[in-house]
Amino acid sequence: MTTSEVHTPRGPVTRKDVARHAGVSTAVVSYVVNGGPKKVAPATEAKVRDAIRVLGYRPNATARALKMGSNRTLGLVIPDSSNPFWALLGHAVEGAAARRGYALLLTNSDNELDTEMRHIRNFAARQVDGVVLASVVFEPDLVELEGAEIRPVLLNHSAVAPGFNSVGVDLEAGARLAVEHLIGHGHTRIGLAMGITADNNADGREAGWRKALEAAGLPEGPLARDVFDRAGGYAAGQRLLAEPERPTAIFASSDMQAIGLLRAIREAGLSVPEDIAVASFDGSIEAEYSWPALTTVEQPVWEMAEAAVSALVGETRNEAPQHRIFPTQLRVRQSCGCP
Amino acid sequence: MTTSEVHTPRGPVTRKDVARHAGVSTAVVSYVVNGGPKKVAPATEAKVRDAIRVLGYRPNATARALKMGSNRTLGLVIPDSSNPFWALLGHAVEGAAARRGYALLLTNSDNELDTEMRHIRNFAARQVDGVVLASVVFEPDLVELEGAEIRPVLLNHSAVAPGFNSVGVDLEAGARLAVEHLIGHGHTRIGLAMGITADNNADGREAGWRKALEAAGLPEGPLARDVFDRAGGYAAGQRLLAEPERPTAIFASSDMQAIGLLRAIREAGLSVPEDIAVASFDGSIEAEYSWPALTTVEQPVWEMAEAAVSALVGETRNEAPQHRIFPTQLRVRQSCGCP
DNA sequence: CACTGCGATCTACTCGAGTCAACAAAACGC
DNA sequence: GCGTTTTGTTGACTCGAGTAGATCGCAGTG
Repeated sequence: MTTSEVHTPRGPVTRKDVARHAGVSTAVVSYVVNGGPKKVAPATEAKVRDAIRVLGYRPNATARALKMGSNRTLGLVIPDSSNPFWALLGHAVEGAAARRGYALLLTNSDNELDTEMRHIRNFAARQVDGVVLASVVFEPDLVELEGAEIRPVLLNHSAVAPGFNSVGVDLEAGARLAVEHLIGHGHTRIGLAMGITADNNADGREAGWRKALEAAGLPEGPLARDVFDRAGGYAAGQRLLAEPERPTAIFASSDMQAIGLLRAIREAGLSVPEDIAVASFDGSIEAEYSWPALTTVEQPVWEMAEAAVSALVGETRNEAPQHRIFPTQLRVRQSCGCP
Repeated sequence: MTTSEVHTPRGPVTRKDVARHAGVSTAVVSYVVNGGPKKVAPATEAKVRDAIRVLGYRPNATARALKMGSNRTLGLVIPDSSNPFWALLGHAVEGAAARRGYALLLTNSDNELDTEMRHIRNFAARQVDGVVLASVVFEPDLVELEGAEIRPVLLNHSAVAPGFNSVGVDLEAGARLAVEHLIGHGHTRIGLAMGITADNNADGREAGWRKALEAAGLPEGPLARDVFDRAGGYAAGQRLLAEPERPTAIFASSDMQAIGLLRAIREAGLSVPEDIAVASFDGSIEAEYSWPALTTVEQPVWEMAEAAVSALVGETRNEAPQHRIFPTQLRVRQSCGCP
C-alpha cells in the first residue's frame, strides 16, 4: 500500500483526473489528446496515455464544442423520413456527414411550416454547424439562421432563395426525358399525376411535361394534383382514370405516386403497360421492385447529399453561395412499355 | 444621439450582451429565460424580454448542456435508414424524442460491428442522454456506454443482454400467426425465407414457423437464408423455387424479403397467391401497396419507439432494467389467398 | 430610531476543455 | 564561464450559462 494510491473518481473521468493520475498539468493532457499545439516529451506522453487508458478517460465533446464554437454536427429537416425517397436522402446525408466526422440531427417536418421552423430554431440554439433543408422552407425561416451564423443549404427540388446555397436536380429536363420517352412509344394522350408543392404549378416537372408535349405538337393531357406519396398517387390515379378521354400514358412526379397510381390502375381492371404506360420521377429502389418495374427518372441522391454537406463543412466559408443543379438519368424498365 | 447608445455586438449575442443592454446582471437574464430559480420584478423582466427581442438573443444550448450535464439528445443506431422498416422506426423514435424535447442523432451501422461501435463511442463522447440500439450489438459494446453513464435500450428483435433495457416484439408468436394462417388455407409445404441474424437459427421467427408446422403435424418445408432486404428475398426466393418439391406457400421474415420474393416468383412465371401463397413479417406500408398486397404480421412500431424513448428519458433512473415485449397483429391482405 | 424581514438583484464560482504567456531546465555556442 | 536558444511544462484565462450566497433597499414593527 503506497501513499500515491490511485484515486478512482466517482463521476465521469475528466481531464483533471488524468492529469492528477499522470502527475502532470491539465494542459499536457490536452496536448497529448489533440496532438498539439505544443509538443510533449515522449516519456510524459506515455504516462498520460497510460493514465487515459487506466481511467478510461473520454474527452467531453460538449465542453470542447463550447470552447471551439462547433460541435461538429449538422441538422437535416425532411418532410417524412419514412418516405423511401427522403429516407434515402437522409441516409446519404448521414453518410456524407459521418465521412467528415460530423454527426447528423435528423428531424421530420411532416410538411408543416411551424414544425419546420421549430426544428430550425432548435438547430440554431444547438449551434449546429450547418443545416440541410429539404422541406417546406419559406424565406422567413432562413432569417432565423442568419442571426445564428449557421449555414443553410437548400436541398429541394426548385432552387429558389438567391443568397443561399442550394443543391437540386434539373427537374424540367428530367421530366422531359420521361415524357419524351412515353411519346416515343407512340402515346398521344399523356396525363400528369403531380405532387403538391409550396409554389404550385411552378414546379419544373410540370413544366417539363408541358414542354415535351408542346414540342411534339401534342395536346395537354389531363392533370391531377395530390400529395407526394402513395395515397396521393392512388387518389390522383383514380381521378385521371375517370377522365372522359382516358390517357394512355401517365407521368407521375414521384415514384411513390407512381406506386399508388399502379394500384389505382389495377383496381380499375387495367394493366400496365398494355392499357396505360407509366413513368415517374426519383429513381428509388422501390421503383425497381414494383410490378411492373417502374421506368423512372433517377436523381443522383448520393452526389447531391455529398454536394450539400461539402457546401456546409467546406473551407468555402464566406464565399459566394453556390447553386448546384445535377442532371438526371432515365432508368428504363417495364412500366413504359419497353420489354 | 445619447451616450447610452446601443452597442451591437458582432459575434453571436450572449447573455452578457442582453444584460448590458437591459442594464441588469447576467443572473437576472438567466432567471427570466428559465423562469427561475429566483423571482424577477415584472418591470425588470419586461426590460430583459425587450433586450432579448431587440438583440435576437438565443441561449447557447451547448453551454447549457455543459453546465447541466445533459444536452437533451438521444442517439439511434439502425442498420440502414433507407430500408423502409428501419426508416419507419427512425421516424417513430424521432417523433417520440421530439415530443419530449429531445433531438435525435441518427446513424447507420450498415450491419458492421466496427461502424456501430464507432457510433456508440461517438455518442458517449457527445454525452447523449440515451442510446437506442437497433442494430448488430454485441455485449462488449455496451460496456463502452456503462463507463459513460449513458443509458442504452436494445430495440431489436431478440431481447438479449440481461441487465439492459430492451423493447421488442413477440417474434415467435407473430410468425406462428402467419404460418398458421397459411396452414388454414390448406397449404402443406410451407417454406421459409429467413433473414440473417447475429445469433443465427435462434431467431423467434424461425422457431415460430417450425412450431406452427409441428403443431399441425406438417413436415418442415425448405428454408433459405439470406439478408433482410429485397435483394436477399429475391435470392432466397430463387433458391426456394428451385427446390425439387416446390413449396406452395412461403413465409418471409421481413416485408422487404417478401417484395424480392414476389419478384422471383413472377420471373419464374408463377403467380401469387394462386401458385404460391406468401405472408411476411413487419407490416410496413410497402406491403400494403405491393402487388398483390402482402398479408403480413404488423409490429407496433410507434408504441415500441415510444416505449424505448420513455425508458431512456423517464424518471426511472437506476430502476431495474425493463424488458417490454409487444404483441403483433396479423394484417390479412391478398398474398395469402384471401379475397 | 434602530431592527428585522423580505424581495430583488448582483457577484462570483462552476461545468470541462483549448491555448497562450510565462517560466524553468536543459542544450548549445563561443 | 556566461549568454542564448531550445524544449517541456505549467498556471491562468476563456468559451456561455446556471445558481448559491452575499448584498442592497425598503417596508413594517417595537
